Amino acid sequence: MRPVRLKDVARDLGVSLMTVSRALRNHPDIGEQTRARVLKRVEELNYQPDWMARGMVTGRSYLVGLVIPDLMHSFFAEIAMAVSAKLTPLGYQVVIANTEEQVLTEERHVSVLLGRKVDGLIIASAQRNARSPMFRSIAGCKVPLVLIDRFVKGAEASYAGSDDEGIGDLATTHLIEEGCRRVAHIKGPPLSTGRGRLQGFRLAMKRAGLPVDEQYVVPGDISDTAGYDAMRGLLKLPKPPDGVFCYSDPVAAGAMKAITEAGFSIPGDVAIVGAGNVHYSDLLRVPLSTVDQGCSRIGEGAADLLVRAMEHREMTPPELVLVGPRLIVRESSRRTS
Amino acid sequence: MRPVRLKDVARDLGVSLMTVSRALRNHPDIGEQTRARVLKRVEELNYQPDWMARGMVTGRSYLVGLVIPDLMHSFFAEIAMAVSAKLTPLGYQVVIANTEEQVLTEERHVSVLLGRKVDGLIIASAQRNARSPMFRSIAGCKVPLVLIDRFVKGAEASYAGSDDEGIGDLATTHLIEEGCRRVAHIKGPPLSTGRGRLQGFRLAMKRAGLPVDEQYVVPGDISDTAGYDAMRGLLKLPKPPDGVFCYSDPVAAGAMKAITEAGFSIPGDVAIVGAGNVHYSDLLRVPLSTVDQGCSRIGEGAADLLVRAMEHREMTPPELVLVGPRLIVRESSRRTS
DNA sequence: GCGGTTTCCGTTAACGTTAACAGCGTTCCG
DNA sequence: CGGAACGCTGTTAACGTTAACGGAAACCGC
Repeated sequence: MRPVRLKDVARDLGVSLMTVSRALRNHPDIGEQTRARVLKRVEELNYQPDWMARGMVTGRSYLVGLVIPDLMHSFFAEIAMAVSAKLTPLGYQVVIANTEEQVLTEERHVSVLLGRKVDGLIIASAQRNARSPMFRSIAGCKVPLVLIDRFVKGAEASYAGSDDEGIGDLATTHLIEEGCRRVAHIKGPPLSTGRGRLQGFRLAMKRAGLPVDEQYVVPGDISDTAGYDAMRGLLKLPKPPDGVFCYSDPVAAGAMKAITEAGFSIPGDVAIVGAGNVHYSDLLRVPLSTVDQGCSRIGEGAADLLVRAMEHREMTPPELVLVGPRLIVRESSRRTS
Repeated sequence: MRPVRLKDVARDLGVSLMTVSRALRNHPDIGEQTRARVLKRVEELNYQPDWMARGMVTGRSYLVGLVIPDLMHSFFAEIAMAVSAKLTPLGYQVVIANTEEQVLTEERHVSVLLGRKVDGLIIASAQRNARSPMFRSIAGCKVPLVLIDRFVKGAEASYAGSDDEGIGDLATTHLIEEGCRRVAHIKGPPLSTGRGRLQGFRLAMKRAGLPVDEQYVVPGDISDTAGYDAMRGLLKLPKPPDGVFCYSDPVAAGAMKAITEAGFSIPGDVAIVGAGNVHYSDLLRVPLSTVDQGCSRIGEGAADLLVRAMEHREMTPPELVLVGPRLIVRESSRRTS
């Protein structure tokens, strides 16, 4: 019992294969009753069009590649869900590729996706250079590209992400308003997100007229262990900070662990604000204040941008979607009541 | 600048298209120097084989469908990562489909995946009946199928999952050993996982000679809100339980929230054990004791089973992988010190 | 030097679908 | 009533790749 093909349905109905093909795709050339007859039989035989064959001749695969560093981060998982939810009803399917933040893995994945003739690509790239062979071959294949989360300057691509500078500003200003004077920042990776949040931090400090002690601006990363280590370093300083803006919620969670272990209180001794609003933030030991990035809106925005680019066969100019940050105050930073 | 095809490479080298095709696939008919020449030029031209065309003639897509209810649950996200990690090096690509626990969505996704001629399918199904049209059409297409997490009795499929009865037993026995006498259980969904854990709970209680008060066995679900609601109900009882085994960690997190809000202490008044060891469990207000299911081993096991079935073109008999549970004791259940 | 093997490489015909064009009755209009 | 216009259906040739077969050299043993 092989899968049913167009030919089978056609023979079964005594019509030509093209009639069936057209009826299925609502081609206007097909009479109303013929179409009805075909659709009925197709349903009965449980015919499924072969997307590979269809793709060969139309040049469209209805496949979209989503390349992200880490599915375990709820941030990317949420984006993935939002993208899928938007694209699936339009007939696209999403291939998710995990790069584990490795440039090489990313390149390999993209290369295979291009071989699969994906109709579009959404990438949260670990790369910082738009002149890399990866971006060149994407441009060469003329595959629409949308960058998310991390912006890559110079790439021929649309972008959907959060307003990172706004995030840093919002979080830092909040800490200052809560009375913190020695505000520290645990930095993220040296991508656009990390740099933007750092810049927002500096901006807020400057606006408040507070000096930025460079001792308080320490490298972290994306994981809770990085936050833990960075915080331990900060606590060893002669005058530990009384407020910390962390690059992300996992980093903040790690930092809070370090603070609690060292015997300090949150937010009494040190107030903490993270970013990302991961779904478990308010279940933590001390519910974590955070800046919501609107992940799902980023995902939806990226999907929209991509769809628009895919529908137009011709090159569309790059567009931008910046999702505004939203402060969520919980216990970890509430000092005034 | 269209993408490079075999024909282009062949013309460029002055050989036939088949020579290139064979050289690329290490066909023994190709001479050593010819192969080298071809490979070199292929690299230079950045040729990528067209998987659709290749798939048409070989009948293999090197696509694998992974159908799961919810990517946001770290359990499934971890499985997805483990599956990808195993399958990608073998040349497969994974299409992830989110069903949101909806049977209809699941069926639609599977139908499209079959149309894409996936080489294999891994499904954590929301369905309970192996006689549903979905399972029939999968069997009809002779696509190898591996079920994960939830077992569906009667389906022609391999299975990789956790030993749910063992999980329930382990967690409950632990609570009893910690001195709990009125042990409650917040149930999961009525799938194999929920039923298995319930059965393990009963088994452990019986072995300890404790009566199971049916008031203490309450319906929950998979989310933290369900756990919250269920726990509030339990606390209203004249004699609230002094230990609760929750179907999953999110449920447990919700339950702990309810307990804390009601002014009780954990584990003093009520001890809690969850299941799943989601990655934020030890960052919660009270670090959560849990039973680790070994998600990644489940994912790896599923991938292995699937690969074995896909390599053999003929039907292979269904196989089973049961990952043993592992108790992780944290603060939420540590009463004796 | 002649059958027979081996070693390489090319030719042809698929795979299932769709685009482009061709056909063939009807109807409509002058 | 001739021809154009229309409405529907069929025919042919692709799309890029591989399987199966075909064939020409080179090599070998006797």
